[in-house]
Amino acid sequence: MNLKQLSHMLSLSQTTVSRALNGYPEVNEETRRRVMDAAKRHGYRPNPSARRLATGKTGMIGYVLPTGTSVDIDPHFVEFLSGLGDYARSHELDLVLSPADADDQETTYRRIVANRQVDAVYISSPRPADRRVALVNTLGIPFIVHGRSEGFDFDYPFTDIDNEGAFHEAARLLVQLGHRRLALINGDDRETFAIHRERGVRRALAASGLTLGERHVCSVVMTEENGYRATRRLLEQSDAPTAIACSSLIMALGVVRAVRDLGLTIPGDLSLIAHDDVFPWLKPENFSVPLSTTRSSIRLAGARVAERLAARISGLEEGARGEVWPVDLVVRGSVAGAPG
Amino acid sequence: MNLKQLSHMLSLSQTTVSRALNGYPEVNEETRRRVMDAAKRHGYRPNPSARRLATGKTGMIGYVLPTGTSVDIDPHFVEFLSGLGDYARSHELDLVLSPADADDQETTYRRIVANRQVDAVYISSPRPADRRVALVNTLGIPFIVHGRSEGFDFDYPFTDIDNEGAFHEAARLLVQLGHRRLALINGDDRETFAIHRERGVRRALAASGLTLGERHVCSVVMTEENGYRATRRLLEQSDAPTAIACSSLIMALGVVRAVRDLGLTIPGDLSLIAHDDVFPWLKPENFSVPLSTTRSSIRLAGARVAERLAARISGLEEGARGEVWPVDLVVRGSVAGAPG
DNA sequence: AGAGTCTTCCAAAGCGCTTTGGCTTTCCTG
DNA sequence: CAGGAAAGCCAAAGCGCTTTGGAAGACTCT
Repeated sequence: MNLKQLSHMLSLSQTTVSRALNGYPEVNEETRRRVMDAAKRHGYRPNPSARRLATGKTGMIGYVLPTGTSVDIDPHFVEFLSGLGDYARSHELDLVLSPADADDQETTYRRIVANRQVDAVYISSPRPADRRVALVNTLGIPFIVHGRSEGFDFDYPFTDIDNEGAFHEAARLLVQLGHRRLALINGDDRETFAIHRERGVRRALAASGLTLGERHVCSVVMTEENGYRATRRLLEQSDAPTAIACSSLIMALGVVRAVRDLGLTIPGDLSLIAHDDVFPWLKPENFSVPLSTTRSSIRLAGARVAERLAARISGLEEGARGEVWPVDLVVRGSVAGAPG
Repeated sequence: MNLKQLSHMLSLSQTTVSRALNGYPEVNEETRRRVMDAAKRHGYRPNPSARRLATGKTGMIGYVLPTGTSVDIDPHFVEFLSGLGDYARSHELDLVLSPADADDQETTYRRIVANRQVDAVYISSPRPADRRVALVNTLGIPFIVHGRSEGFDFDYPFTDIDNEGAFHEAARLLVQLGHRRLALINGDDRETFAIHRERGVRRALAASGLTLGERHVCSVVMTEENGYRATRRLLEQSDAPTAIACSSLIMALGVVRAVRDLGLTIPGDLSLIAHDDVFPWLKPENFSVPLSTTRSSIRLAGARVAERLAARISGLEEGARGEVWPVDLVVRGSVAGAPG
């Protein structure tokens, strides 16, 4: 059942039927009702391909997915996706993932924009002066950055959490508890979030005349194994830290294992605070010693990004407003006063 | 730059240019070269929307993503996606995720098929007599099931691992080691994979005249917390098992924690074998006691599904061939002879 | 040389929708 | 009641590609 058939059936022109269906004003309400009725009754659904060709709108939002045999998709992604999908569903938006060589995403961005394959895109895990941000900005497609990039001469719309503030708070608490040697087990420090977190820790330390030693900060891919290794390395050096801030719950698993392997205890020998993105399958309160965390639901962020994308597509949102969400510090059993 | 302009520029008809570009035989090789050349030089790229409208082909594969505020996407999904994306990239295929109410996916399947939004779909986490499988089968869109459904009067193409065989092997090993009371901490037993795993365990036990007690099998959503709870329940009952087979590494984290909380040890008091889908961020060899596993890369499965989908789209694959991959049993420190 | 067969190309008809520009009709105003 | 505005509808022109049904010319064969 297509427009032609439907309009013929109603003895109306395609124009009128199309307008009636799309809510244009120049059609009699009585007629509109008739049309709507018939459309529903015959289960008419406009062919999206045709509509796309005519309007250029696709009803899809895009994401360029970095891939490669040695490229792992971050497990956070799936939670973000949950939120995104949940919102998208209620607005009849689909999400198209365009896999790209991790080292050449630019080509793919250009392609999906040139081809008008999506109405908007989002960018995640941005780095300072991220080329992708600059690119989509010049390409002129609506977009939202999840996270932040820095060092551009233009503004852009983003949704981020206050990573610096969160880790500042966490470090401040540890310092207040008497810790003098803090360590940071961070994610990839080429990404902005990691930079911000380190900045937060440094700022808190500086406020008390302390510093974050060169050897007290690790930047690694966020796996359990890397958490373990980093912790071993940290705790086996001469000026071992008495407290650790850790960028992910997954790495925290490794931290806990390492501490145990070394015959130490949390929080007796080491205080630990980790960032919790709120996974349904791994909760900080369920660690053998309940974990203190800086907490921010990445799923909510996904929903928010979808919401903003939808708003930008429909022209409800404009400009380059960036929003930064505060992060909760949740204190549990894994922190205590510095030993000794 | 569109076809019209390009053909005008070459003083050829659109027909000829189109054919030259798409490799049709009825065009002079000399002409083809000229066309190809000009296309490349001017960066001509056919408009996919237009092509879609004309051919019906989209170059996309679809997945209906169950969502809802209380619906969590399985973390396995992201690994599967890695593999899928990796293959898709090399074949210029995009993946479209259509979020759907978890309780009504049918509408969405119908929509994406009716709208010709994708060339093929895949289905994951199937249940016995899964309605989605029956649906896409009748809708006539190419598809592959990742996993298996059962109880249909038709065949369908799937890629699955030998869950039954894997857990049969695991249980057999445990029995050989003298264990008499096994327990199974399984995933949602409405899904086929869980049913097969249970079947495998039962078969192994039966071969030695043993059975899997009612209270020795748990079916839960695969989270760390549920692994913990299940283990506590199992180990605190009178006829506590001496060995556990566990359906996921994430739950195994909870198992290990519960065992520790109870002051017991692995493998001294309890042997443990878990299924490992091969996450880059959590490895069985890195558990405090290296974990024995049944091992099968879900990422490889993703790549394979993508490959088969591509083959079906292009007509290279037909029929309803199902394939079942063997699963490796990897023995590590977490298993030992039964205590006592 | 005439008939038949390829080869190579083209004009035009879709695909199904939106949108422009215009044409009636109706309804007010003064 | 003439004149103008507003309402309601339509025909047709795109959007950019593929594909059908020829047609013209070159080539082969008898």
